[in-house]
Amino acid sequence: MAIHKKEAFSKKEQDLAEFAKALAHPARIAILKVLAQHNECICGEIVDLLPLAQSTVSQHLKELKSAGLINGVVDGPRSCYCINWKAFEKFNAEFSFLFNHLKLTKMQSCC
Amino acid sequence: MAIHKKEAFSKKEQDLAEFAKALAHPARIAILKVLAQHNECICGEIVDLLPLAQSTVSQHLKELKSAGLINGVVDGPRSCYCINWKAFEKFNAEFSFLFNHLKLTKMQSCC
DNA sequence: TATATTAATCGTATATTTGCGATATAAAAT
DNA sequence: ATTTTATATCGCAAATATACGATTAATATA
Repeated sequence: MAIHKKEAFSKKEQDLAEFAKALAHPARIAILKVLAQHNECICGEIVDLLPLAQSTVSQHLKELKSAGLINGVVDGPRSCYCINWKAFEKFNAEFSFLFNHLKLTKMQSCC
Repeated sequence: MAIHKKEAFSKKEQDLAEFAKALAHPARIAILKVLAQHNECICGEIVDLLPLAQSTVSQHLKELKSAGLINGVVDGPRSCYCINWKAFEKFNAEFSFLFNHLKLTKMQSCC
């Protein structure tokens, strides 16, 4: 019954959905903003800026990382994160492509 | 304990996350594709094109609609759906804005 | 009016996500 | 060597999401 059927869709659809899922939480959007503003890589500073516990932030960072949107390197006793621009750009392009593809088909809508 | 803290973030962050969440499933990406290809509005035709039960598709349509990405009107005994281009465009712009805002801050990354 | 047809909703089972405290790990400082 | 500092991971509780069959609702059509 409740088997998830993601495998039944195309790779592109799955990839796009996974990318969207990584962005599908305000905390993760906020983390990306922080990483961009402080253009040097940031670690637990994020914890101070977000209204979440350290373990929760760490978990969100892990999700962003496993989705490929950020990179993280160990820097002594701390971890340094930054945005993976290439992946971000790639997904942005893919998203724009989908959007434009849809858009060019027809602007007319019946409802 | 497990109270979701979405309210603790800004409206823009919440809106973007909600938009992303609507796209965060391959079935919903696929539905948008179908709605774009058949530029006339489509109802249960989607069910025939997706590997999902009618009730499941209906649920995904409801989510896309409540996120504002599609419109739906009752047309006799059937429902006609189409993409809400305005909302889509607005979210695309907001997403691009975030992306560009981030991008312009600095291309350099330390990791 | 009875009966298809179409789609939404309900109920339910299961899976996943979110969040936090507690604990573990690992490097730096004392 | 011990302690501090910074971060990841574990374990758990609660909330959400996913999926489907069954039912309901609403409109056509016979």
